Amino acid sequence: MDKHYDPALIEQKWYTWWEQNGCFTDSPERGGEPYSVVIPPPNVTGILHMGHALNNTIQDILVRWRRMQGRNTVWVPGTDHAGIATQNVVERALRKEGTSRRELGREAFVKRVWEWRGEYGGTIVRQLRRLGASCDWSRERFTMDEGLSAAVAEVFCRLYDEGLIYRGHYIVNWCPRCHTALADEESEHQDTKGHLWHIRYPIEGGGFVTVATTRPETMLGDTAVAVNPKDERYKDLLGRKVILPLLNRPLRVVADDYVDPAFGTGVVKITPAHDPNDFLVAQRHDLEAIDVMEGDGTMSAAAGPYAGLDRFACRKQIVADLEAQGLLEKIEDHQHAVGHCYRCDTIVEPRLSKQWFVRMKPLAEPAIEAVRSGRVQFAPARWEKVYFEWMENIRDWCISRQIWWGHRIPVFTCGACGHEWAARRTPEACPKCRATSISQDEDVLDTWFSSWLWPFSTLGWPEKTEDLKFYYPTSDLVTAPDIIFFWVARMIMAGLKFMGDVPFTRVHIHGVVRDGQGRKMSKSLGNSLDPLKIIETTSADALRFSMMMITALGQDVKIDMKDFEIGRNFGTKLWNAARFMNLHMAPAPDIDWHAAARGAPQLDPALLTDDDRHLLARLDATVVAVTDSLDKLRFQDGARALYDFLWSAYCDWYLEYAKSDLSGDDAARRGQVLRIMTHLFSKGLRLLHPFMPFLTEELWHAMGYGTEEETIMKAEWPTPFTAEETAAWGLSAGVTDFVESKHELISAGRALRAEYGIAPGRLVRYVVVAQSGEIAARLREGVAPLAALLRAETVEIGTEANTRGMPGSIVKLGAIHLPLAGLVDIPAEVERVKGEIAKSRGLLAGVEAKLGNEGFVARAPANVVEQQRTRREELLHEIARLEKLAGMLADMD
RNA sequence: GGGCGCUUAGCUCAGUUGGUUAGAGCGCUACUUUCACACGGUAGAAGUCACAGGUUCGAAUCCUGUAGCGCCCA
Repeated sequence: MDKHYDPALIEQKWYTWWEQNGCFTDSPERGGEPYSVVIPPPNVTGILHMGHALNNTIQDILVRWRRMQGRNTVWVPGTDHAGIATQNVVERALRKEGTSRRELGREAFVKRVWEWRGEYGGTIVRQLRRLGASCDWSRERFTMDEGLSAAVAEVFCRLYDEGLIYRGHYIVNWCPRCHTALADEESEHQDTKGHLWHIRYPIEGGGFVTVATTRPETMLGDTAVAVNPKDERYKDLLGRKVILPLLNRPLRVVADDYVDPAFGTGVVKITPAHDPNDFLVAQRHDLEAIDVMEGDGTMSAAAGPYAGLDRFACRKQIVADLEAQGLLEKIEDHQHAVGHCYRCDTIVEPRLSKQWFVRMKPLAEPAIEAVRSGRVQFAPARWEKVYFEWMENIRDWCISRQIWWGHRIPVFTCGACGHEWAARRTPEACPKCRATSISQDEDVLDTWFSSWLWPFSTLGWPEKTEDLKFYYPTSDLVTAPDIIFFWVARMIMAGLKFMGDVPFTRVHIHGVVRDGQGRKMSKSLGNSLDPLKIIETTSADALRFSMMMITALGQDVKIDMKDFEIGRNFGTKLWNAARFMNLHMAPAPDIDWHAAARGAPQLDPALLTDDDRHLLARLDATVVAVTDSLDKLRFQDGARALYDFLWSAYCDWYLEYAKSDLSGDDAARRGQVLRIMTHLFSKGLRLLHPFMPFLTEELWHAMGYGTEEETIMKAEWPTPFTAEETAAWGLSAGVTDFVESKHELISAGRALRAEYGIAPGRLVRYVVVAQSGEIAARLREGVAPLAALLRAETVEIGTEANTRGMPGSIVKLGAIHLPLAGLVDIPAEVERVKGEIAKSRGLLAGVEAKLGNEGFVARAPANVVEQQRTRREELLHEIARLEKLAGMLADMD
């Protein structure tokens, strides 16, 4: 093995090998218990960011784990066509070339987008490979490919024929830059500093009323003013007319409960074509709607003298004109939520327009029920509230977009008879009158209209495929909270509607990745970390492991470049541990490491030491902990359990302990230790594989655990020892406690060295006074490694010793002393021991307070009370010994 | 305005149903290049668990309220 681990080469090597050897795929024919996951399809224009890295690491961990458990596992990857975003990207390119999509025409433009997609669209998919994602690339799908387009058409036609899709004239969120309608969810509200302009509208016959507005330019489309019917101030205004300033149009005064008398002046202008609430008021009062704006955000002919001005220039002009006419009463600062386009951040304009909608209520009801009944579970469960909140107040979904890149709405109109219908394939003639002059709707569908079908369309629906039968419903969905409405909720609705079953049984909502200051990572802030760069500077394994170490279930995560050292250092540590093992295994060619790494370890109980047993017990606990943590999506717990076990328990303690046996001349012991290490490391690598796939694969082979044709990906997921094994080897809580106490003794001994400034390399003599003869005997059994760990020349172990003048420490097993004749600073040492006595007495006081409390003794569980009693005994012993120690030191003077 | 989350060591965060001496990583201090590893080792310093009440024999943990920060929805 090389002295240094070179992740760049090795990660590349293994990914290629896995992919070429079909390690990522499975098939229904193999049968068994399925485990399927569909990737949240990244935007085809996208590049990998930290959110993707987190999201896909989690999915990959789950998938690799289930695969090792033998589940029939498939992770379906793919991308979505991101209608608006992709069209924007290509339009930008066209602009640079001095042309535009209008100039090109629809067909050529769409062709151009496909070309673009072919050239750049694969970026994120390649980047997922760098991360180590074990997606089944043979099943990769794209929302615009043939099968998924068929699914979209099928769904549209069914909903259309059932009357669940309708076309209507409503206020929608309009992006003047993208030149299309958006769904409500696609308009992101941001708190914005604006103004409230108070404008005087003259009353016919004298006087005026003041209305307040945040968008003065829309007044050009006013067709009424409204007051609350209960508002006494304006009782006599009802039935009269007011005059719209600037355009001098007479307006009705209507009474409507919608008006909040407390807001502004209690009189509001009604602009039915440019405000959703006003639109509803207009419907109730039969008011005309005047659209004063064009799709690009400039004022239309209906705006009269303002026609042609941009909406914000118009606002300025109107304010100036009102001021000039003395109709502007005042301007107040006003903070309000303003919708912004989620694709380009332009301020969204509420605008009256004719769009296609999906009637959501009938779809939402069963989807609410599915979550309420637990058929779909959210983790963490609190997200269910968010889901219910949205679903119970669901509004119809605007699905038409005035762009060209996407699934064109399959609605046709006959030029001859005017018949309108939806069709799965482009029809040749009108089904009613057989005329051939038919036209198709110009709009395309919202991208989410294809994404909501993803869990079954990717598996072949509407065809009845084997994949669909076997892998649907999928198992886990892993995603971020920001698309619960956009995607998760809609998938549940679509799954129930078209498959008759939920699309997945568990939804894991993970946290949002933030920068060191807690800000969401974003391009505009420039605070994003580039996962590829992290992979290049550390490794994909380091990226993955580090993220899992710092990400708690469902909690947002602040990430700093420095955090990735956790994983890098851990990888290096393991690499070196492996090198160390290899160094000692090479001289033992008689052992078959390939076999030793599998199945039950062949151990001779007679040769097992306490430290061996302790390590095996820790291993078993780790197997349970890691498996349990993956099952509960507690990846951080799993990563920590592995880190702690492999680094602290194995490298820091056991490997150091084993050195004396490995370099000793007891061949039987050496073989035993090597078998234990092999068993442990092989299990450790397998447990770690989902987190660090590359390093574990490399070590799996470097250690000889896998042959050339084998991969750790298909190695068996570790299971705990059997009861027989545990009994035969004598694994017990008692052994674990003893070894942990021994570690405490060793640490205390080392601390004494440090205290007295003894050079780490210098061999010294220790005197241990054990609590009992049994402990003394047990310690003596392992005196050689004990001495090595203490860097001692000798360790004298007994139950009695003359430790006069020897500084020492009291621990559970007894006392450890460092004989330092003449070197000891007695007063300082007495002070130190006194400090320890004070500390112990403080603890004892706490314990005695509890035991002295009748309520505690009477009501606390027996084992808790017992625990405290034991603790009291321990502390009393400890204090007695410490006092003796202090006394002996004092005697020196 | 409604909802959710967070507040624990200098920093970033764990702490699952209340019960050992509240932990980890980074950073810091001292020592250490000892034959796997300085991306390492050993030892150490460091916390009134945001605040105020309450429940309980017992609260970082449960309840109520307050403050600050963040997110979502209207």
